Amino acid sequence: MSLKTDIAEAIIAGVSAAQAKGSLPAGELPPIVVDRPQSEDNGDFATNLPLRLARAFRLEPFEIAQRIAESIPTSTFIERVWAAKPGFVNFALNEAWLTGQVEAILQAKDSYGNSQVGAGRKVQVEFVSVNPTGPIHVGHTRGAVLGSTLASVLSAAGYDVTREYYVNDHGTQMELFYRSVYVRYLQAQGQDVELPAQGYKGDYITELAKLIQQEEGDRFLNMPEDEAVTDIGEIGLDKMLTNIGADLEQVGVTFDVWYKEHDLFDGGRYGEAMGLIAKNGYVSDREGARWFTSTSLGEDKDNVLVRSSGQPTYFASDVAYHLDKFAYRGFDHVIDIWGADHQGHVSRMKAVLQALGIDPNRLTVMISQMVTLRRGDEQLKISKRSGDLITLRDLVEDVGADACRYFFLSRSPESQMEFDLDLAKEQSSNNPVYYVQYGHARIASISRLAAERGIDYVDGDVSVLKHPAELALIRKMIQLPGLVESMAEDLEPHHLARYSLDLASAFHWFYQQCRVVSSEPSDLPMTKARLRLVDAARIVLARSLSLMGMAAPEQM
RNA sequence: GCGCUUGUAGCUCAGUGGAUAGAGCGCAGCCCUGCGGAGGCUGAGGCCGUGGGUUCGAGUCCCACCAAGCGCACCA
Repeated sequence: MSLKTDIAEAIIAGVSAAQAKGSLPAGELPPIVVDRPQSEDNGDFATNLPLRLARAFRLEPFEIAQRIAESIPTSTFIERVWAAKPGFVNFALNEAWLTGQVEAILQAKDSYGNSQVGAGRKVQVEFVSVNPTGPIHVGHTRGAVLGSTLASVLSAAGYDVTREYYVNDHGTQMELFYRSVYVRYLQAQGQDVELPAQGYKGDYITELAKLIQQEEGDRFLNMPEDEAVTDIGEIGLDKMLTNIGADLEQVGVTFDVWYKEHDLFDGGRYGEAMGLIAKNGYVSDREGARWFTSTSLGEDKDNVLVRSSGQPTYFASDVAYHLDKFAYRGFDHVIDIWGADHQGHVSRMKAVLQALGIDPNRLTVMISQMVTLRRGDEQLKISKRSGDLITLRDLVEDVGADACRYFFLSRSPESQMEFDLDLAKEQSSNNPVYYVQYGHARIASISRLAAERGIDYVDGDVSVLKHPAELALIRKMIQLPGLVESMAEDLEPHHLARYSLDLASAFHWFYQQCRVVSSEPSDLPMTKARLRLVDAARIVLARSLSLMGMAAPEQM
């Protein structure tokens, strides 16, 4: 499957062989850990197994390492096995095998890096899910980039992925939104009316109302107020969702499903969920309201499902929504990506699953931490209801979609981050984003030159590639499949940012060291081989960029 | 007060319990008579928040403390 697995198998075989001939004592092995040494002096892979066996075997770790190393035969892909200092066994890859990987990559094309570890299991990634009462701002954008990249990675790893946006189109905030649009509409008609106290004050509501007035005229003035509020509100909601979708598309984020909260009620899911949670004994009625008795599951407090007014809370919808995900739509695993302001709800959601009889381990809630904005020395805070907000749209206009995605992806989601808009702009020619993309443009440029000169290199023989820079580039390229697997396993797509930087760096170094297209006739075999290498590098770099949702430009 | 997250180079941040802690930016130097210099190479710069503990081994795991962010509604 992966190289590490192959090496782990070789290690197990080596230990067994050593045990069989009596150079190592019998005994169970711990799980084999194969990792990549940071110094290349220590080979391509290493295991710490001897250190872990020292106690059980009552031998010096280095002694064990030597005995294991001498029992592992070289193979088509392992060039050399040796014992090292405290108690490692190191492995160096066979160079002929390495250069052969260039052909493997060329053959795999765009599917290089794909894996089957997901085995087609159904996974849902639900992300963004911003209330459609306002535009997407910078904090949401972080979650959007994280979610879309994670979905791409999971898909590459062989999962059956559904990308979903949950639309809160129900409840008190929605009513406030409806009424706010209605009031702005009346104002646009010249009427002197006030926004409700908690109404949405943003300019976008005013503009929305004006647009509705232009498209629909004054027809809402002649109907009962309740009806007018509902009709205008629905039109407004629709326009908001359209805008949200368009904004997200600007940064390369799309969804398979836009799931409306309203449908939970219309489709009966809400009733079924409430029935099930009550049947399982986690509901009590008191103080005129209906409560989820989460304290019996170890939570700090109980939570209201149905208010004394008879209105369900958003939390009740969430219960129904998650029942729907697991019980009706059959997701093996669900990943919810929430903002930091919702992290207090994670354990409560897990408790809900327990109450519904669903294994809580099937849900992973990822928290995307706060983003603070800075313009030079000025700290900016984002408040949704104030007029002053930095939206996704502003951000993309400022720094561009690719820089925006890369910037978010180069940090792990659980650490708070600072986004300096000035810096992101200033740096633009000298930014890691451009460094990576320039690598791709350079490759494209080499290909253009080869085409101009009419060089046909389908028969290039990659076995002539021996230069350290060539081999270093190949070593970096073949890390992608393992990276995809580990990112899918750990749900950590942000490693792509560093990987793509390292890959680009390996390419730039190769480019500096090795002339690709040579005019000397005697260099033709090397030219052909390097052109094949360059094509393969392009495949891997383009794939890395595409997983990150970034463009792979032909020229810049 | 309780809970979650975060404290690593001047700045922004990586770092699957292992072998000399990394990158980008910034700073100081160097490299083009051939494929795009948006490039390559070298250097300075670190009690990994503090103190304990577990381990053969801790930036990484556990505990306490300090600091920052976010939560702790019959709002979402």
